[in-house]
Amino acid sequence: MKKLILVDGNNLMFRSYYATAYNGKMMKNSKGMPTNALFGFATMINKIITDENPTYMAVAFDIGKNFRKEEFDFYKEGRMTTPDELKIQMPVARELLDAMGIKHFELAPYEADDIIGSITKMTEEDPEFASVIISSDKDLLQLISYETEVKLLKQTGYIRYNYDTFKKDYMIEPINIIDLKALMGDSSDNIPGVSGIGEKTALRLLQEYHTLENLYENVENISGKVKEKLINGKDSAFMSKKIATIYRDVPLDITLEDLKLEFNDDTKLKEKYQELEFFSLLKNIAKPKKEQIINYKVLENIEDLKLDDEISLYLELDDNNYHIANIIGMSISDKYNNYYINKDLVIDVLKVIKDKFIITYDLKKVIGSTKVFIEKSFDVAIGAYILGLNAKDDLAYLANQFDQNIEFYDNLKKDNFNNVIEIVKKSIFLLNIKDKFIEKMQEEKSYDLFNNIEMPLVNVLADMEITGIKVDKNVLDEMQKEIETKMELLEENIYNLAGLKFNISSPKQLGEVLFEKLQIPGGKKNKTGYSTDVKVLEKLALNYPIAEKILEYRALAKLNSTYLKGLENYILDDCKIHTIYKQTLTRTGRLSSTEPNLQNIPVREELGRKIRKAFIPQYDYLLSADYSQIELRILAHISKSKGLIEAFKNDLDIHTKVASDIYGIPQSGITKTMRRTAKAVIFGIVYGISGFGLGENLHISKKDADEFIKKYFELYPEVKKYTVDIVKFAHDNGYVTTLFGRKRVIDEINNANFMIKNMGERMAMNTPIQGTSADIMKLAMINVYKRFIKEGITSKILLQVHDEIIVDVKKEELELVKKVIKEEMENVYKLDVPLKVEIDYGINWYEAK
DNA sequence: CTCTTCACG
DNA sequence: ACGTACGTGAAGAGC
Repeated sequence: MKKLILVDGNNLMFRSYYATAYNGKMMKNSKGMPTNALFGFATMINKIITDENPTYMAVAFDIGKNFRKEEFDFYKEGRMTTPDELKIQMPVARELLDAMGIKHFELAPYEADDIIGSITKMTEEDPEFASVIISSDKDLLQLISYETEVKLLKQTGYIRYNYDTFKKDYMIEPINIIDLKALMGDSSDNIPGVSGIGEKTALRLLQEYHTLENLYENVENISGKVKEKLINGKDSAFMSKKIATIYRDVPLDITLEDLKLEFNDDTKLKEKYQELEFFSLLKNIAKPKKEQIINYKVLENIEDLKLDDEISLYLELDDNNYHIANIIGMSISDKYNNYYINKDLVIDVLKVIKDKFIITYDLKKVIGSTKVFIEKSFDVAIGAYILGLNAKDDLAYLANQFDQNIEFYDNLKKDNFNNVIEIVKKSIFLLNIKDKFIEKMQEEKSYDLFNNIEMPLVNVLADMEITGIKVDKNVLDEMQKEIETKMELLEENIYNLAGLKFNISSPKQLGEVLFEKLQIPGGKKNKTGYSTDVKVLEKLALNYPIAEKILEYRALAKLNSTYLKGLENYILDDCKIHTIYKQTLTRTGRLSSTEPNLQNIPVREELGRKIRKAFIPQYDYLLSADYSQIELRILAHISKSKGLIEAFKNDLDIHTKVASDIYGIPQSGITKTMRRTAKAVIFGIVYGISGFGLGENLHISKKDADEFIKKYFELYPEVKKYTVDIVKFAHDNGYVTTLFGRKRVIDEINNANFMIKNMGERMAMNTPIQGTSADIMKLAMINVYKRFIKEGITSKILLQVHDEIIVDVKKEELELVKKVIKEEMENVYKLDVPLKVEIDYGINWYEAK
């Protein structure tokens, strides 16, 4: 028996869409394309294939005009129009099926039901075939026969009906589903049925009279209200029956053999998943059947290693955090050979080959885990980042975009001999991809950025990470004790004010206590309940002491969990914290810092700031050097704003200067509030201004905010021009670049959705500024690092916090270090405005400011 | 695993 | 009329 699976494609797409559409934010890929329905669709199709293991399959869709609607204009009337966000996913569902080798059909003026009905008619006529229909639409139950089953999808799970189980449940023939619909109607399709007759009555009638026709012939035998209703609704009933009847002679012009599943290679499907960013599905694509033959030697003695000057290397670790990970193994490839190096030999081999030109994937990981520095290298992960490709920690993601069959790390079974082959494949891939990447970067004019900034930065960052920053655990412990005592008091206090005990850290419980139990007005809903964020609580705090206490509690809880307890977990045996800088993550070119994040240590509030006392030097001082107003200086430079350039050249306080211009009074008369307002306006420009956003920020009306922006743009017309020009550029080209040629693709900018498009425009305005600032800082770090070596300075750069670096300084080097850093950072690149660096130092991070 | 909240530039 | 500032990471709650 040949099994044919028939899927109602529209039904699956709608279900998938509405299953997640209201559940918070819409699932989208990074380009802003909604993908929620497609994800559910793809998952379901995959599940169907695994569960049913069919040899034949077809998916039917609705398309264009449909004959029921032509004849009965009320049909499906009042239905919500398909949301745009679902509409645009519809064609992609077809593409997914093509990539999977599954046939699909659509033919106006017929609906998916009619197509499915017509195909099952064919299977009924062919003794070799049996079919299973998959949908949540009960209409399809009418197609059930000895040859045809229906898997009726429910909210969770499904009911599988064959002829016998259907009859047992409904006690009518499957075909009489039509008569059932004729009587009871269907509100979702706007089929009227007989007014006043529901499912129960309809079933009872049909169990006795079987068909609508027979029922009306015997209508006199029926008593009471039902009879009356039937007589009144007779026309409607017959019309409804007509609509509910699936048309089973759609001219499809196919044979059943055409529906055979094709098992082509996965290339197309991988591409599709990649484009949609369905990484979890990508991982689970069935393994390709044919394996290419990989030749390699397992290295026994280092002397046996014979290598070119240009090689590639892939190091596999058992944990993403390479400061604590164990080495699994390493592979090395050159033009002629591939070697696999067992974990015990890895470091010795690296020491032997470290002066060669080495192609890597995450060089910093190699250095971080082995402490062996490599000077000449090409890092494919960074290349992929510069090229805007999707490069994750696992090289398999990237390799599979280039038609490689490399198993995902998560899918590897531990202690499997084949894992060695997967590792060897990776170094082979790296060796082969390098020239392609160089070519692409040259085309995009980003090869200089790669060569002169990103690659040299790797060793600088690796050194910083390996060095690590020393932390005094006692300081953290002391603070923790102090804070926990305060928290206990606050807890008591809050419980008393609330009149009950609850989990203050639970936004859900807190919302219920404040807005329901205590009946405090001003409850604002978010997706899951009441919002209880700072903004809301601050407002409440004016009248309700409990809100103030909660704010205090929150602040302490945050400090305690994230910073006091949190940081302690990362202190290693050397009493230091070693962060990991992600160099290939942010969309603007900034670094990010993880495990732990040392770029968000508290500073704004005094209590939190005290945490910085725990960060201490290994030598004598911690020194902080930060670029003053770097983003605004870059804005002045790229907009060529005369006013801003002039202000920076004269070393004015930029916010006071702008405030003085906006308010039309001398700088001496500028109050704190005026300066704050000006500052917010200026930052608004950097972020991609909106009147609403600025108004929120300043707690003023959108109208007033708009007025400030207008005023600002009048005073600095070149800035206005910059925002207009860069947005236009992004619209025309689909990307923006930084001063150093870093490119960010912004697909959002041509999105049909107003909101997404606006976001794209703000990104277009912000990225050249934030990105250029990142470029400059990276270059400056490289130059400082080189200069330290040149001058024989042994003080160490430890941290980078976007516009600031933290350096561990020896007493005797202090003055030299200050001078060198200032020189290198300020002269790193010549802008139309000077770059200004402010330096401070102390016996801990707290004092270095 | 997602959501909310909050820490930083 | 839409619903908004840009870029990050971590913790706790609750499904």
